[in-house]
Amino acid sequence: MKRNAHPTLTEVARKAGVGTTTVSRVINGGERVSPATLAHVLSVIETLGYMPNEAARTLKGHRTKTIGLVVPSIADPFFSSCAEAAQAVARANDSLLIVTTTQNDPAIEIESIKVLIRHRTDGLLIAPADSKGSALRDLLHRTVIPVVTIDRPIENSSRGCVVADNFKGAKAGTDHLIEHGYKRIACLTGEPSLYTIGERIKGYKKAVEGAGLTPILDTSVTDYKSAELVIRRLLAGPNPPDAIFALKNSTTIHTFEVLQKLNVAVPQTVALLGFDDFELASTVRPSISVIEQPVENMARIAAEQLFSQFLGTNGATPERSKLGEVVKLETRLIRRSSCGCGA
Amino acid sequence: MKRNAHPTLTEVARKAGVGTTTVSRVINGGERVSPATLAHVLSVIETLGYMPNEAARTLKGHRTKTIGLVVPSIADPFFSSCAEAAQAVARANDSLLIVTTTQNDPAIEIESIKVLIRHRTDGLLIAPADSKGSALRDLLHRTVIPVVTIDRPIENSSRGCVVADNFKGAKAGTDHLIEHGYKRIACLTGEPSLYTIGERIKGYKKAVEGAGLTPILDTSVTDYKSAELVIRRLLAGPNPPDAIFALKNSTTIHTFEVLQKLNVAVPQTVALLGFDDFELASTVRPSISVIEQPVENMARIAAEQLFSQFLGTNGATPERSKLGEVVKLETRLIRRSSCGCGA
DNA sequence: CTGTTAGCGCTTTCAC
DNA sequence: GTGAAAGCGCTAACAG
Repeated sequence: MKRNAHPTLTEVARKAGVGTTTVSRVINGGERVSPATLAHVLSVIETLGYMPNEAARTLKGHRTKTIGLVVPSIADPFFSSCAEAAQAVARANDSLLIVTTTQNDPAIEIESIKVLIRHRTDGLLIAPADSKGSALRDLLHRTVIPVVTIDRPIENSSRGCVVADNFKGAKAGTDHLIEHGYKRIACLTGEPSLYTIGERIKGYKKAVEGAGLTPILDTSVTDYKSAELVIRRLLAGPNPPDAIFALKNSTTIHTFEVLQKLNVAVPQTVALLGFDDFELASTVRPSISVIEQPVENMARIAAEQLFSQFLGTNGATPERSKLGEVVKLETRLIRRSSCGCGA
Repeated sequence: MKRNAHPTLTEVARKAGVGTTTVSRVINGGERVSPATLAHVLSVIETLGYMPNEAARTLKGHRTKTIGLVVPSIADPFFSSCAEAAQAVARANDSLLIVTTTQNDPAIEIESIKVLIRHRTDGLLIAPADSKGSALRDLLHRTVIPVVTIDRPIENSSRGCVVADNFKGAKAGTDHLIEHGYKRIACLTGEPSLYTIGERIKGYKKAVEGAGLTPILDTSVTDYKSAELVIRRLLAGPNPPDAIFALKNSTTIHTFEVLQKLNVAVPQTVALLGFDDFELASTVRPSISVIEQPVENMARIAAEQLFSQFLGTNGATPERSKLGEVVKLETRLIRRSSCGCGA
């Protein structure tokens, strides 16, 4: 009657004429089982197509062997790279990766995390939609599940966190533009409320002001249309920019397209520098210089830190030491043509 | 002593001074519970921060509310779009998406699927690394878990499957090039053993031969280097191509880069058409014409078909009717500049 | 080496 | 309305 379901350990035991303990031992490495019984049980398992039910094992207090990844979008190359890296680390630790997306909506984020907690994932990797909101902080504060934040921190949280040094990267990028001799460096972006963007804006301002120049900042670029609007206005103004620093991927691309459409020579008339590298940055003409982020490393390190929180480093000390560790990774300037570099 | 773990339903019951049944009812909608008790239990749940353990629920024979996605890579835009769509459908069905990658390695694929089965995912969405191998077919044949295949079918399998009409798309693309008047249309690609590539090659050949032209096929393009090698050879030959049809994304990009590097005018000297759209195809100069695949639709339809296999369409008839349904989705030619079209 | 026996946290009859 | 009790599939003492 239940031929239509998964065979159970008990069924295997009965059919093999042994106790459940023996079968359990067999599927857990076969220690302390006589070669004969082992072989026999193994064959029964084979014919029955038996596969242990992880959910049942979990119930005995063990880990679920799953970790959750909570990101704004998985279609975004940045986060899909994170996912790939996290998945690799998960697999290396005999675990599965569950992915949920939030579209940067704090409410969806909270809901997603709650579901993940109900499923008792062993840990959580989160790119918080809102670094400041208290709802997320409180929720995480109340759970015993290890959490490591990626790309963005959570304010006043004691959780581990791995981010890029956005400030330093943006500062270095702007400095590079300044070294090229540009005097009116505009900074374009959208989503200024995101932690990453905020840091980059600070870096940009720091550099520009440090050089005695005037910041020209517009945070309203969300799509091609708004990019065109802003750039047209800037170009038609009394003091048109001679360089543009785009703080996020989509803005870089839209800016490039607008400049191309308006027949503005890059970098001769207006130079361009983007934050975050992207696939065809070196293929388009001119090739686009960018500040590159260590995406894979970020996710890998975060995932490893996560696992180290519930795995004794060597099975020995179940160290929970790394609880609040914050890691800031270096970015790198990739000099291509759009900033004025020869390459 | 166990303050360090998740509170359990029993703890809630004890603290609320009610039976476990009542608490169970509360967390399942609160039917058949007096308003007073309901409110009280709810408050206890709140203070304790109780969250039901899904693993335990699963054990009572219910669904795990998870589905698995098995793809070659999640960093690949094609599959990350699939993942995004699948995740959306999963969420709409109150489920979680577990992602595993195979790098197109059949052995890893088998292992991944086994792990997923052990976790008793309610269903599996698979882009098979090997459409022909019997190991995968046999494994799936033996499991009771619903499976729907995406992008690639499994030969002789009775499982559902959602793919793009690769043959028709490639045929249409080649026909378009032929209509432009090109006579020596080369077809470049890598991974000819993949189902999708095979179909596209057939479509290309069908069109070329139908027009009385000679197929010029090279399936050795795996990276920039090999692309340059092949294209240089082709161009230096006695009968250089006047058009190139690239059967996969990376090949299209590499071909474009090589042509650019060799200063070959596109489309004047050599026209270019790619299979599968990509983000900057319309941004590069010339913009690249492509055969577009309905990626999101593919994953969405596959996921929906999957859920329909273990959900009564309306909770009524638990229809298992759609078991072997094969869906072939139309592709679309996007005319940009590289093929010779004005746009 | 091997089997018996409790549960893990939850749902679910079946009575009260 | 509410609760006692029997498992779901598995692991982990404890005996043999």
